[in-house]
Amino acid sequence: MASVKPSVPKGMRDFSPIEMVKRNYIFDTIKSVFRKYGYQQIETPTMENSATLMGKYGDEGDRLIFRVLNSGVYSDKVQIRKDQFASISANLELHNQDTIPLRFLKNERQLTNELSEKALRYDLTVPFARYVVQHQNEITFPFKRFQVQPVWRADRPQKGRYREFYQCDADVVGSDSLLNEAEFILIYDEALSKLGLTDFNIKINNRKILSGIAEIIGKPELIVDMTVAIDKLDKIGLDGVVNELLTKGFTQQDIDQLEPVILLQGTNTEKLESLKTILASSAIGLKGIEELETIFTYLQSFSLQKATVELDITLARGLNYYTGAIFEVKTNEVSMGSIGGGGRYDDLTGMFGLKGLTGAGISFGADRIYDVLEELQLFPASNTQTTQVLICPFDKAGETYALPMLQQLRKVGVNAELYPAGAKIKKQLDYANNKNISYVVVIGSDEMQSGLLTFKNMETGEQQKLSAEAIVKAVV
RNA sequence: GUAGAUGUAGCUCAGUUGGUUAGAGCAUCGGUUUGUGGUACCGAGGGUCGUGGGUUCGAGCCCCAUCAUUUACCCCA
Repeated sequence: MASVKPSVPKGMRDFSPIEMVKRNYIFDTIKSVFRKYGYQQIETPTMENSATLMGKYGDEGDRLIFRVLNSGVYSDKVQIRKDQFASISANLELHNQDTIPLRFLKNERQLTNELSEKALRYDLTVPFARYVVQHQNEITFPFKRFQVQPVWRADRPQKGRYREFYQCDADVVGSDSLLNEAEFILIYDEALSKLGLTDFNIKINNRKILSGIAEIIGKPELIVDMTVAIDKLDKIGLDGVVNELLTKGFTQQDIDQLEPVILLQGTNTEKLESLKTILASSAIGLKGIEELETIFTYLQSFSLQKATVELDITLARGLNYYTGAIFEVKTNEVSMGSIGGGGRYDDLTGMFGLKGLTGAGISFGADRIYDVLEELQLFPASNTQTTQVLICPFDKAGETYALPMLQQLRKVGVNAELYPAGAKIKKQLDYANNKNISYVVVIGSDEMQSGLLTFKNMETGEQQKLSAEAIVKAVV
């Protein structure tokens, strides 16, 4: 067989042992906090039926979904049955035939749907909504679940952006209590503090406030354009935002009204007080303010470790299914996009036919958190995930001699391995060194005769002669 | 979808106005030492210079095309 140049698909990555230790550290930390707050883990399949995903993320999102080709052979000879093409090819003069070639299907989207009935998971939220509806009779509400799995997007890769990446989601459905929102802030604070971050902002806003603002300036239909524009404030500045708003159909008068709102300063309480005046005539806006006040009231009963909670009116977030609170987390220690986000979405399960269920959730961007911890050198120097003891025999006899000890070490919970006989000690120590193994036990003829084995600390280089039992005790 | 950058050894990269046999560091393997690594010294293997065409007596270098990777914009995590 011809050799193939080894490579992985664009935007996807291998993770080597050292990276996996660090990644697992992040995942384990986040998972343990999720569990502490009562969230239970589920997993959903890598693929969903296309119909489950399509149309849930907007037109742009649909294009970024990886489609999976049905099994089978495709060429011009492949035929589509008449009952499958009847609705889409009425204009073709092929009615007298039972089948037509695929290439006669002009509409690319419909062709794709004929060829592909499955797609890779685009996020964890929509599959979760599907899960909730499908399993509604087994679930006790409120249902709090977390999920840590990769998702795929056929996007153009760039820094901090991949085609395959992990999301760590925690969502609750069937509870409209704002305590959930308050607890999400506690979860962010606890998990990120535990990971060693010391300076980060949890930004919070409420979709209803944004709706209220759009209502006040009389352009409720332009709320999406408005939020997309003001979300960029810290990126492109006030002038940039104003220019974008003008191109989207806002008048200078609208902007004069909008400007003081997006430039609001002061404490969270002060901002809320100002908003109450501004949004006085908007019922939905006032509702959003009330929700935020409730969340802040809950938070007064808790103490935060490192996080700063900041009300940010310009926070919008792209997903248009959010209906209440919106969150976004940013670190102030390094330059990086958001490392987490979430919010409340009423009627998430409605698209699958289950009405009246409200949900709220958050997500951690594990891949970005990895980059942040790496840059700040916050990964602990732990080697509990590697081998702790390597047994180095000189020959076959030493190997046989070592086997009971090898099992004993594992029995007491020590990660242990034996270097297969036949290699020089130099090579064996090299192996231990590269693998960052703490201790080695050298077994040669002297050792077997005396029963005292050479026990070497790889960090300090010290070595001593000890019995097998003493070594086992020493490393536990 | 728009714009730029980069493709030379397993990895990171040198490579002069175009001129003999394309280099270094790291990594790997072997040896100095038939019982000691991280940290000495010596040596070896490993390259169709992304691919295809063109210019030239001669191309890693110049020109065109193509593919791949990557960065920014848009949008997103």
